[in-house]
Amino acid sequence: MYYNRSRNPASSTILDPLSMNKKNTASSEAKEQGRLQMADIARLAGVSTSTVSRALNKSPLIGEETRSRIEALAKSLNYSINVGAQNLRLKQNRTVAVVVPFDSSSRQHLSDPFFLGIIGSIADALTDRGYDMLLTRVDAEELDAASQIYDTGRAIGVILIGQWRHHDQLNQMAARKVPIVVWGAQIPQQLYVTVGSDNVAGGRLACSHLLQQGRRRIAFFGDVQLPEVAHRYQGYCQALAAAGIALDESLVLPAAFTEEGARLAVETLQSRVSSFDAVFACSDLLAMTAINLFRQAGLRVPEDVAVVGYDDIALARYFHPPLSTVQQPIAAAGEALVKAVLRLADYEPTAPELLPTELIVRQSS
Amino acid sequence: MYYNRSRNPASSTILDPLSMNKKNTASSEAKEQGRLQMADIARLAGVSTSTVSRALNKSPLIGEETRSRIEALAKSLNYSINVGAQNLRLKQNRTVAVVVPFDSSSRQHLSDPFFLGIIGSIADALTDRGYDMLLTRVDAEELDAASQIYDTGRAIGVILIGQWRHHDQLNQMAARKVPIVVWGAQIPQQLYVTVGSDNVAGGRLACSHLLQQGRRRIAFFGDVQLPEVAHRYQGYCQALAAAGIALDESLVLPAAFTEEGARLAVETLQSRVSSFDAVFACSDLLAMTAINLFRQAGLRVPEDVAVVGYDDIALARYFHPPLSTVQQPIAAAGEALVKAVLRLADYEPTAPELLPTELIVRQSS
DNA sequence: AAATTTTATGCAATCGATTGCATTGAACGG
DNA sequence: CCGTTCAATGCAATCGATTGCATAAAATTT
Repeated sequence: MYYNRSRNPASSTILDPLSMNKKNTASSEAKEQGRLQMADIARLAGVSTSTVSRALNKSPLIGEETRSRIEALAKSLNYSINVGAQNLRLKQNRTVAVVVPFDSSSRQHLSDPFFLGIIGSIADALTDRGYDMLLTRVDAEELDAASQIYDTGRAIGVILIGQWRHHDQLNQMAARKVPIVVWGAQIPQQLYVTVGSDNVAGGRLACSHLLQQGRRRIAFFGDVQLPEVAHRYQGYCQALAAAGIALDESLVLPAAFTEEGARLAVETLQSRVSSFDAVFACSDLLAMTAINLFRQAGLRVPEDVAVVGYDDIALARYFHPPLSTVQQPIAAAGEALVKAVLRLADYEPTAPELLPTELIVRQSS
Repeated sequence: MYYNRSRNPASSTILDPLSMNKKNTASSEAKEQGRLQMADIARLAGVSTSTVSRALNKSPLIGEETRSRIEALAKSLNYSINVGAQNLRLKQNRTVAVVVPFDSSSRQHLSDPFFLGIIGSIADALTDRGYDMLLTRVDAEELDAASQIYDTGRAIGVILIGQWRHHDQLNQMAARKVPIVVWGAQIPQQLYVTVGSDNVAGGRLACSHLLQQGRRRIAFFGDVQLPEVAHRYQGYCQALAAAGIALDESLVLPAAFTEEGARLAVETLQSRVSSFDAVFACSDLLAMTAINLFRQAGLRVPEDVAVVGYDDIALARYFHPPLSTVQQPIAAAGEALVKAVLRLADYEPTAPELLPTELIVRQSS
């Protein structure tokens, strides 16, 4: 009894508009039990489609009695207006695309909780405003697949999660007036709109906190080629400079946002560097993996190595030890991204936005 | 220079079809720089829209020379077919909705990494097949908002993440022939199609593993009102029975999938129950939170309390101690859900599917 | 009772694509 | 040189809704 949509549905309703559908030939029976449309309601109500349309849109032109009769009929048949046709006629669209680039080589699954959190918060912000969200993964090497979503009219705008290394492609899209908002860092000569957290401040906060704890040999884990990480690195350098400590390049390790990246960084750190007493990792995932590797190597956190992460994902506070980290404002991020993309879609000039970050001190530092 | 879509775009192209658009009145200039359409391409190429349509669809009716000329023109102007209009005309649609119910009271954000992981895997499976994914959050109390997405033609089918307590509403939707697939447990008299992991086996695996470790007082954390949890509980009971151990109801604690739920369960356990030496928690998040609370209370894991979680989220292996858990096959889940919903959308009878689970033993047990 | 206004409804064009059928011009055969 | 065939292309209807304008019926005024 698990079949759904069987070919011979029991006739459960007295009114069966589909059997009256002129296009419903015997041969195409299975396929033709297509969705109900306005013309069906009109026929059953004995009025024209104009009247049905007006009634369902609560136009004052329609009499009270007629309106309620049509509404009742539509509800009883579970009829809903075909949004595609409506959009076409009204030249409107309430869909925003959210694009998550993936690395074609690793075909890496969307796994960082932080990005997933942002997606959730965008979904909330869109739902609140009555917009639909189209979620797409595109090959990072063919980013203009993202603008296609706009060009084909499937969405009125695009939110891109992470700018990675694709500054130029993004600029091209913006130059073409594609309404696109990117979660990431502001960089010189960008034509596109970004929303992001204050990565420089975040990096500075993390590093000066570690300095305050008396740490002097602070390693940096992160791929500086990524604009956001580069900013965090800037903050890290600023904090060191403010404390009058010279930068030791051998403490800067280009860890990718993966387990492998963390492993490599930790190994390099232990083999190559004479001494270190703290790590600032550019994501919580990186930080957590590193802590585990340190523990395996017999180092205690925070006694031997203090660690500060970045993102403040939900699990950070449940980690052992609870992770000190720079919090990114996830809920605000969704709101800001959505507001920006809707402005752009409305042809309104829109400035990039920098959201505040906050240091959350727990017990790993 | 951060403005996007300014009102006076520099004319970058020699061919400027928009300025030739008859509807482009001065007053509506800003709004009317609407997307390019087939008629524009046709006019610029000096052919009819029929020809453009055929050329872009690679119809053999169009000569080689004409086709390539039109293709080049379309590409140079970044023209793409309007998918909405095309769908309407062709009565087709390549969009599947993924619905995530949320609790209206708590307005709880989508936060469990497991659900986020499933969403990612569905996105992958859909992308592979050339389908778009519409992600929606709906109030769990008004689930038929989910079927609306189908009724309005925005999607050809719906994947619902989590059946929760809404068995009846789901049955009603299935009875109405809405192509809907639910991630969850199979329960008697269900009319809708489910895809889920083998929760009974999962519960049994976890519990008998703890028994094998010599544990005898095994607590169960989970809200048995949820069908999936109920199955895990069944497995737990089966394992106890097989070992000839009587069920102690006071060890069964109705923890919700939240931090608060874990806290309550742990407190109740410590205050009410004389002794316990293990916990089987129905999600990794629950397990991790519980472990932290145990640690705060001075209990060692696994020495004093062995803990097994459920889901095997990415962080489980990086936790301290690395978490033993029942793995849910996330990638397979996305594939199975997508396959099922596409079958339903094609009017093909479709059976529920049970995916295998596997116990991953790490160091928390 | 006729004229006018008001109220409710229908007709037909429209949104941006697709496609069956008609039409055009060139190529070909006799 | 003319009829036939074939390759290209255009015309117009169509998908499922919306809406300006015309119209019919009812209500109101004169």
